[in-house]
Amino acid sequence: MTPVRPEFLPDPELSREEMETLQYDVADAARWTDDFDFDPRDVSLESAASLTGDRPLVAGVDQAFLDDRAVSVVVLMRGGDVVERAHAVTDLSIPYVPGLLSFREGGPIVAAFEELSADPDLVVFDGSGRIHYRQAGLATHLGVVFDVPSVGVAKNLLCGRPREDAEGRPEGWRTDILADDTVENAESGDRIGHAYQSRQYDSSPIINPLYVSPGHRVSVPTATDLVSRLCGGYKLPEPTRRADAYADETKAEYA
DNA sequence: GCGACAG
DNA sequence: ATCTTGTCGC
Repeated sequence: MTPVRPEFLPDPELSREEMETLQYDVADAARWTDDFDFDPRDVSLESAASLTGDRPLVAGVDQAFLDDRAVSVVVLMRGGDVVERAHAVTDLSIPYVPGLLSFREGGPIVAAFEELSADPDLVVFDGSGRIHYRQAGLATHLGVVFDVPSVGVAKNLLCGRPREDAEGRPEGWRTDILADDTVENAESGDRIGHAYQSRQYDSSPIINPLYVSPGHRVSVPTATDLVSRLCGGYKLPEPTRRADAYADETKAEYA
């Protein structure tokens, strides 16, 4: 249902050099300023009954794998309610290569979106956005392909360096992720994302932070604000958790 | 040559 | 990402 910009589709048949060239183009097409219709304050997990206005549709995207096939899923949420789920099972053509993830998983994700009947106002991806060697991670690449506001939420840092050590910080704490010399199209020191402590217990099991970065049409601070509004008692944002569970149950049916 | 490296 | 049992704690 969601229209696609064909010139940006991540074609896994491209050579590595062509992939990197496309990523530069994607980064040039990406907008890292707030450009969306909804009010960020309307993004929440509250139940529909207690709310007045129209809540934005937020999509969570995740994948699971079977041999050489990907199970890609999209879960649409409005407030705390799941309003639609869609999935696609696709053959994988290339292996995982750090920095080129969107060329492996992009096609399968596009296939899952084609099964969706509604268009999301915001998409939360499992992986990096601007925190990427060419500032064109999965969240940025697919955000540009769909021209939809998007954020990337990663459990591990791909590149860049935290302004401060994030180890064992309290819940709600955040620090900038600054571009280092591995980010080819940024000035060293540019702010490209946040390390965000979405969950922390009082004692020992120290939880690692999330690495949040803009995908498309969202700024660095807003990306983290939105993610914070989508985290309800768990480390990962709720749309991501729902997508995670749906991917697991779908995978079980195809195994 | 060595280390780093989303999912 | 994936392969996997039990275990500690609220």
